[in-house]
Amino acid sequence: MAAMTMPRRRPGRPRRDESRPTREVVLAAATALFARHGFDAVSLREVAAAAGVDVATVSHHTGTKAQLYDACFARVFAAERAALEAAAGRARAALEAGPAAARAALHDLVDVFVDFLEDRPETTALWLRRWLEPQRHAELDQRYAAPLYRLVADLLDAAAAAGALVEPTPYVTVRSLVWAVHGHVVALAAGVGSPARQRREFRAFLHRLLDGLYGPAGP
Amino acid sequence: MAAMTMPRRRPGRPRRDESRPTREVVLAAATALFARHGFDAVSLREVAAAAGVDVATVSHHTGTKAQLYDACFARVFAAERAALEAAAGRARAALEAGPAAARAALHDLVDVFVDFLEDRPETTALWLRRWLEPQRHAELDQRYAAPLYRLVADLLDAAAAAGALVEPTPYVTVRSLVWAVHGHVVALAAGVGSPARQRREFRAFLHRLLDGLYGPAGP
DNA sequence: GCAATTATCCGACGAGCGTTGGATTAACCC
DNA sequence: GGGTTAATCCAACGCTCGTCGGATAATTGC
Repeated sequence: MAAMTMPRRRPGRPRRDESRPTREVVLAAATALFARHGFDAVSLREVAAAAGVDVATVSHHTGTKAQLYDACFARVFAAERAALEAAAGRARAALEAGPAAARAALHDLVDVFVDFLEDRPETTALWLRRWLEPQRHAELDQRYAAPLYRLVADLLDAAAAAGALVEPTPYVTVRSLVWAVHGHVVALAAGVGSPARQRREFRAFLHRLLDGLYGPAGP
Repeated sequence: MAAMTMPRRRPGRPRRDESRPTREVVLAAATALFARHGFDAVSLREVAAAAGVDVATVSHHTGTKAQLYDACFARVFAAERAALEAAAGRARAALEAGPAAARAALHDLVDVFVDFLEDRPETTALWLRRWLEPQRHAELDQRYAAPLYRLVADLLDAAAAAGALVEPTPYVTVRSLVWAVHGHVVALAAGVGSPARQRREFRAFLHRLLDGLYGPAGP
């Protein structure tokens, strides 16, 4: 080997929890608190207490409070983007098999996305707060959320081009889907209703909406 | 007349603005700020500045900050409830004229509600915040929001009983409508998209959803 | 052993917060 | 006029906030 890039310990005082980087522990605690209570309602001292460290340690690892908030979003959206891109890739591939397969692919994408939301309540709550306070999240939107929207819009464009949708221009379709997902995200974040029942009904709602966009049933 | 209950001036120092009660001015300013930025992000001094009075004057008229927040909700929901009850009353009356008239009545209710939301952005924003932070608004929900939900649920129950809907039990219907309205409220509060276009598309979305719930087209 | 480096925490600063007591002003009633 | 009542503001209280300088501890490299 040319150079030894082995992961050797660097000098300095060891971390409290050697199994996880302190920055990761802090980000996880901060994300949970921000998602539940919002930016202004959470103090850095609360974050520090939840992470089991001092306030100065939080600042040491994440800078100012605003930078900590940004870091939480970056961490959440990275996971979300990866999962969505994988699901959209599968749907787009199935799209080329004709309108009937396209219908099944879109319905499958719906299920995948619902599952993803169900498994990550913090993501949904943070997403909702982004929707609620656009001024604070304007820059974050440009960096993290915009690519996700483009992903869904492109996919539905492709579905329309493949003749899988009734709408000639899927603009209304996109908005309808976004609204529906939006409402579900809000309901999830608010913890309304029994999760199992809510998931079942949301699926039914989305599939019904998709059915309304298809032409008459195929052969 | 038995007693003179004429609206005579009471003693005391006169108000700054004799045309409007100071409490009303304060509540209007506070509602706008709370709707835009949320409870924690708004200080009483900001409310006072927006209302053109001193901080102590705000406290004098509305008590603590939490009580001020409650008063803003009471004021907003009172107007909302009145408008919705009137619209629902008209829809319920039309419901007795048979399924065809019921379909038109529900579509009309949709239009009335969309108009109402469009005209009151503060109401929509406050409503959204209630959805977002259920812990803070638990008591407010019981007092103000629950009757409105019951109103819509009862109306759709009646529509199902009149044979205007395909669904035997309109539970999914209610949830779908709530979700759709929900998403629209969020979009309104976030100021996404051009208002005219947004309104047109939201109407189209709701009507499409309602159409999906009807049986085959009548005579 | 000794320096270098890094993580962590203590303590304090200035600012802003919600809230309250009391002074002031201006109307009413007699 | 004097007394009462109500509306408004000023000033200050205790508290919490975000932030930062610097001390301490623990590890690596010499």
